[in-house]
Amino acid sequence: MNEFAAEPEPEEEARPRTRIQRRNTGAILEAALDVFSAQGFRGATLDQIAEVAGLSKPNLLYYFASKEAIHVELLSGLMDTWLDPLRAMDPAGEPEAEIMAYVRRKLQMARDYPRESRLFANEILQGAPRMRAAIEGELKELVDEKAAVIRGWQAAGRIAPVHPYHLIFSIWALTQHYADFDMQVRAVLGEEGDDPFPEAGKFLDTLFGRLLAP
Amino acid sequence: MNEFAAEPEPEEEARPRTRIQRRNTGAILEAALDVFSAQGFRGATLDQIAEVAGLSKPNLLYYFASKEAIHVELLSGLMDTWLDPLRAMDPAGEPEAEIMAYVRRKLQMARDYPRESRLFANEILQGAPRMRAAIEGELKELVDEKAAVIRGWQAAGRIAPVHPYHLIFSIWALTQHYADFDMQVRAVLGEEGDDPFPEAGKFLDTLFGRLLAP
DNA sequence: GAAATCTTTGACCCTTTGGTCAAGGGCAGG
DNA sequence: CCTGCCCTTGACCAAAGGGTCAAAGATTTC
Repeated sequence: MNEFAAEPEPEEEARPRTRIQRRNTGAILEAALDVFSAQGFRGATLDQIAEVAGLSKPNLLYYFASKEAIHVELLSGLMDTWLDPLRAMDPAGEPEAEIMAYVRRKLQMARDYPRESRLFANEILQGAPRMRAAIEGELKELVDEKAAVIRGWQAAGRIAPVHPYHLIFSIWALTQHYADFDMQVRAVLGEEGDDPFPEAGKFLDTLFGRLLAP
Repeated sequence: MNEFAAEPEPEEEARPRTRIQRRNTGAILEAALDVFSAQGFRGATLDQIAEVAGLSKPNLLYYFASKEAIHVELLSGLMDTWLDPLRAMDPAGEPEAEIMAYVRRKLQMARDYPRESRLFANEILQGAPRMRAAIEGELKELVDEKAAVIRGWQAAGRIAPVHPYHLIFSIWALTQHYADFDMQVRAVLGEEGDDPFPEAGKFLDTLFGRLLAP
């Protein structure tokens, strides 16, 4: 009852303490990622998430205040992971190699974390009702910064002078496409489509190699 | 009551006959496109659609058997429009010009029909529960056919020998990105982002120009 | 090993939502 | 101007789904 005594004014929400808490919040987030990424926010139900997590619905709500809280938690945890590959682009590196490495990391992520990609895609498609702030803040700032780096490289004549923002968009579009539209890609490729990523990698190497050559 | 007399065995579903039917089914599909593309299938409600269409909910259901029926109708109506730009690619034309024209038509569609693009994206993201057949049939066949055309052009040394399927995927990814991820594109571009399409067009011209040069 | 605390859940509640229906309004053809 | 068919809707319904709660079960702490 005495919430002041019980909660010694932690910053934000304190992360799980006990073993069991860590395990269960983990299982919930994992299950929620499965379900949200496949069904979208409104399409997902707490019962589904609970079942995948192996918990009862009231038990879910013991760990998270609401369906939305789970979603927000996933999304905010995602943003950092999502931006890391771009952060890693080194202004001091060799321009073409840096950008190509970024493309490869992004494609790697589409292959290894398709659920995260789809979660993100769902959110943006619906107009980012729960991520606006992060998109307009964190994400935009990082892109601004890296676009400036690219402009520098272009001014020095080290890569072709293409629009830096659209260059970044094209990297996002081309790599995430293989996660978000996976179903379509596999259907169109037919039997050859059991693993589209090796070919996709080669294709993107060629594409960006030719695009960036000064 | 006597449905045999009332329905003289029409092929499939007969299209609207009366003026008022045409107007109302039109308004419903238009409203549904708005709502489904913005909220996804499960996110949309019949009440929302009804309100946007300016009709009562029971009235909607007088024209369509169910929520799903509206969705299916939209989707099946969409497929043709969606494939037309690719169909128009002429095997007898000049290869690079044909592909560039396809890119421009697709970008045009992303600009002019973003709702359709998002409806489609939503559907594929969820694994195409209502479009599998069309994707694996109609769409795949058309892509197979055009990929063969592209291979022909490449064998003749008229464009660069890049993987034809991934080339087509890249066109889809890069153009639809501007419709599906519109919110993100605008947020990142900031004030400059009120109309990203002119710059996008220039960028894609450069990109595919360089990619296809033999 | 018992008190204090943390976990778990069956039963329940209330709103939303897809869908029904019977009855009433309009409109066209005779 | 009336008969018959189309169109419209207020009132309902049942299921689904997010969320609550009190009480029972574990665990930890001392």
